[in-house]
This record gives sequence, C-alpha cells and structure tokens, in this order.
Amino acid sequence: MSMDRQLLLLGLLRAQEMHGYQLNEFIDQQMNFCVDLKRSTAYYLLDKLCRDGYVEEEVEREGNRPERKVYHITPTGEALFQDLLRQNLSVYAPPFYPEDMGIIFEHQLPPAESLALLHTRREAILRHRERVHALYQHLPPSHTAVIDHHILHLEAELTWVDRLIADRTARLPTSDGVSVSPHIPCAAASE
Amino acid sequence: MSMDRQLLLLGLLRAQEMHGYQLNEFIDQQMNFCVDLKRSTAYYLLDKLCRDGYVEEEVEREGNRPERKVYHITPTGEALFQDLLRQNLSVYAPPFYPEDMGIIFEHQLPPAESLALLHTRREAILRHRERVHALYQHLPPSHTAVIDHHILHLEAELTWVDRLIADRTARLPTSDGVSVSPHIPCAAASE
DNA sequence: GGCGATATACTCAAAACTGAGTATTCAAAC
DNA sequence: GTTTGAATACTCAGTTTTGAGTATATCGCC
Repeated sequence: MSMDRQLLLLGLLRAQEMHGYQLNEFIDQQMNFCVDLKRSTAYYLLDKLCRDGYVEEEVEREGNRPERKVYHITPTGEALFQDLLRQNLSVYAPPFYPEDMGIIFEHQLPPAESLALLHTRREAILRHRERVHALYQHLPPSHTAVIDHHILHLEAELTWVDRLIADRTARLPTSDGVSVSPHIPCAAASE
Repeated sequence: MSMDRQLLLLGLLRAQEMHGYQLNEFIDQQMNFCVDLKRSTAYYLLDKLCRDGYVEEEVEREGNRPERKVYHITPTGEALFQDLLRQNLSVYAPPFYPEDMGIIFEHQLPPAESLALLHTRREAILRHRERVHALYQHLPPSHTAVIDHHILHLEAELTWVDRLIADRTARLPTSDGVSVSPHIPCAAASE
C-alpha cells in the first residue's frame, strides 16, 4: 500500500497543514532531487489518507477565490507516522534500481561503444552533483543528513563509472587489432 | 511504460528463450539482490511484449505435462533491446529511494531512540553485505560489474549510517542532562 | 477592457502492478 | 492406494500510478 509515500505525506502535513497545491509545489521544488511524486498521485494519496482517517480535509473559502481543501493530520495519522518512521529507519531495504537495468547488460556491448555511453553517463552524474552541492548551501542543518545520503550514493556511482571506464579502456582493441589485458575483471579493483 | 523492466526481460530472453516459470526462477534466485520483480508482473509484461510484437510465444506440449509457453525475442525486440540499453547506460537517473523516506524525518526523533533504530539498520546492512560478498565468488567475471555497483552503494549506505550514528551519539544528553556539542551538523564530515 | 500567461486545484480514464488464488503433475511417505 | 507436499504455470480482481485534461481566478500589458 505504498507505505513510503504515505510516510512522506504524513511527515510533511505533520510539520504544517497544507492544501494540495502547496504540498505538490513543496515536493517538486524542495525535494525533487530525491523524491519523484506525481501530482495526481499526491491527490490520490491525500484522498486515501482521508478515507482511512489519517488526515482530515477542511474546505476553505476566501472571498471568491476557488475553494481549496486544507489537509491536516489526525491523531491516528500521527501514530501511523511514528510507526512507519521507526519501521523505515530500522530496516535496510537493499537498493533495487529499476532505472539501472542497463548495467546488467553493459558487458554485451563492444567496449568502444560502451565507453562512449559511459562517458555520457559520467557527464550526467557530474552535472547532477553540481546541482546537489548547490542545494547544500541554503539548507537548515537539520536536513543535511538527507543530502549527505544522496551525495554519498552519487560518489559511489561516480567511482563505479570511473572504474568501469578504466577497465573498458584497457580492453579496447589496439591498432594491431588485439585486445590488451582482456582478463582483468572490473572487480579486481575492489577488496 | 516501464522501460527498465522490459529491458530486463528482453535481455534475458535474448540470451536464452525461456518459459515463464524458468524466467521467474532465474530472476528470483540469481538476481534477487538487485531486482524485485513479482511473478505476476513478469507474466503481465511477457503478455504485453507479445502484444507489442517484441517477443513471440510458442505453446509447448510434452507428454501429458501441463502445457507451457516458451517465449523468444523477435527482431523488433532485439532492436528495442539495443535502443533501451544504450538509452539506459548513457543517462544517469538520480536515485529516488521511496524506501528511504524515513531518513528525511529522522532528525525529528529523540537522539537516543534514533540511535537504537540506526544500530538495527546498521546490522541489516552488514548482513546484506555478507550475502552479496558471498555471491561475488561464484559469478562469471562478465557479471562482476553489477555486484561491484551494488557493493559500492552498500558501502555508501554504511558510511552514512556510521556518520549519523557518530553525530547522534555526540548529541546524546549527558548524565547532567545537557546536550554535548549540539551544533555540529552531520554534513561537516564531508568535504 | 480585453487578451494571454500563469497560478491554483483538481478529475478521470487508462495503464501498470500486486497478492491471492487456481489448477495440474509428480514423488515420497504413510 | 492415498494423502501430502513441492514444483510448475499461470489467472484475475483489485489497487496504485500516471499523463492528459478541465476549470476558474488573477495579473500585467496593450
């Protein structure tokens, strides 16, 4: 039942009651580096949290602006938040990266082509790192742990690409058409 | 349209035609450390790949065993695989970890309780690392890049927990009830 | 005072995903 | 010879997620 997303919404509403748009803006603008939640999903989840009694909505009318619903957390919601948070922190969920399926099949490409792709990837990682580092500056110290987490994984990703680039370069056919040191696996670098 | 999972299935069927159960067993047993694909999802995707012409199914009958469908990739499927692989490798998708929402709110817990949870998490990470290291031994060298990737991220996760544990320990109230060095953010350790 | 751009606040049908269930065969234990 | 349990091979109804669309108000500019 998508407990993690519920945890996110409860955590945000707990800090401050909000209406849908506000919530979505916050997630899109402040958390886009580590969270991807579609607006329609947010509305769906808000509705579900309501039906399940974890948050309540209150219709707000100001002058003749379009009415909007303000969501605030209930005691049951607060309890669920506490539960989910403890659960989530104490359990380590091994990382499943569906977006990284490509690395499973990378070794099937000719080294020269793989290298070109890996270099592109490397550039993308560096660009992303710039963005995240920039965020670091104007953040309350209480939130740095999240960015820290993100940066550590970014560095891991970078190390991996660099290692693989080095290995694939070594396997590149030389001018006389023979591969150099074809049997040093990438893994040799670790441990 | 869930391109990553399609990439996975195409990649596996490309190497060897299989029937559904075989495919599922392989994913569950050989790839469970980095892939989480439900069996029903696999069947759904196989069906969809068929409808879209990327794989073909062939009903196989042997004696009086229940009939089963053997799936094999088509030329269009092979082309799609090549496309998706190149796309996937060259693009860096910033990691969105819905399973790690907890770390966003960790700082709202009292340090003592957070510490207990973080230690549990640390144990879970170590256990997982053992499992992955064990896999390393009996794997063809062509596949080590995947495990390498996984281990690097595991180490990143471990570094993060250790850093946070150190920080939260420092913030623990001392016997005279006063927090120690309450203003050193976890972030100070990096850079 | 009218026109387009932008902010606000969703709705909805379609697609994707999941958990639980169904059905058959086979081998071993009782 | 029959119950039992595991392996095989899915199906399906329900839930979750998404992309595209709807609709009103406000603001600046001509």
